[in-house]
Amino acid sequence: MALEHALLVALREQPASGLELSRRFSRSIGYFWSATHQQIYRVLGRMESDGWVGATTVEQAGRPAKKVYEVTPVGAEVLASWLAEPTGAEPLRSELAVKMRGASFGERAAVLDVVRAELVEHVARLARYEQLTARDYPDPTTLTGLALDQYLVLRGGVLTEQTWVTWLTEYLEAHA
Amino acid sequence: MALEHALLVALREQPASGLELSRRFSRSIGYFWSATHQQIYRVLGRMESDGWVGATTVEQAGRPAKKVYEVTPVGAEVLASWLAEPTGAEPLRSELAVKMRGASFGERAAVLDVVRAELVEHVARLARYEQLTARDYPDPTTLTGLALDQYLVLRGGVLTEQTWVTWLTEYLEAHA
DNA sequence: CACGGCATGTAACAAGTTACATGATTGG
DNA sequence: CCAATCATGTAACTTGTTACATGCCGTG
Repeated sequence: MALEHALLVALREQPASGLELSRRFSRSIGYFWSATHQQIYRVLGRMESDGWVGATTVEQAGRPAKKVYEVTPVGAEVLASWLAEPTGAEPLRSELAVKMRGASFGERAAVLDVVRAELVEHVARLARYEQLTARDYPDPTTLTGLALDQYLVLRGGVLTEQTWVTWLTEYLEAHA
Repeated sequence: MALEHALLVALREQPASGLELSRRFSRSIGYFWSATHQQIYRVLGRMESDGWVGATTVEQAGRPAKKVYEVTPVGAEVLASWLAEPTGAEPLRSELAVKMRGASFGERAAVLDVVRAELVEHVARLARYEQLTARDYPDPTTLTGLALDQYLVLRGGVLTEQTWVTWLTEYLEAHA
């Protein structure tokens, strides 16, 4: 389980309300960890009762009040010790790969369509990530600390999407 | 949900018992879908009661009998129609990326060790996949049908592991 | 007859998904 | 006052993980 820890990282970068977190999880954090708002609220609640985060209600002009969470010293320690734990092997899990491998047992043309559709999505994501890189990190060699880490994780997103594009393109060409 | 479908693909390739399936899931099928034997048994049970697979008890010389499952016509239809369904976006999910991004909030040296350890694992996996490729698919251009699909999915495993190695190496170099 | 490998499972728990519920506030 | 957006949540369900339980069989 690691949504807790992803939330701790996000909140250490910048305290936020549940909705703000869920927006960040569909943007920058989303390219390496996904979560819906329901899950975020539930886990935030648990983290609050465990004393990992504290909440402050913040009034807003012309909008409902929000509960802004920030990491407590206890939460900071939990995060630091989790960061030092060895991470397991990260097994793969690709539904598309199952379909690719099973194509002989259905209509191959339909599977090729599914692959083509997913290729389009990955091309779009790659373009977005490359654009973000150009906009936010024009000169990566000068970065340090948090900014460097953020860049390097985005870099992983770019590499991952490039791999998808390469792979699916090869698959389609081999079946052309 | 797709373990059902991964099992259908595996059983269409070759009928098998629960334990045999779980061995295949830690080998060839494991490079794109993972599952433990407990989960496999549970899902097989449900698939049997839904009529997607049928079981035959097979006696073995010098070993306990095993229950060999094979896909029924109903199961084959379920699989074929699932294969034609569009697959969703496949969100990323990498615990290591969370640690990489959060390194500023703990001991950076510890995170670098975690990354190094995982790099070693990915290097080993890559070597294994490349060896499998050389052994089983010495001449990929001649393949067709199921063998071609199996090759192409293994190819995805190779590309993925190469990406991991590239990424983690870049990360370590940037923090050297 | 103890041990290790084969073979199948149960139970309890943790995590993630889907669908729905509630209420505040602004703009048209 | 109605629709859209902001904001926070509940409930029910599905999936996946971890730890344990049971029994067969051959080898030493």
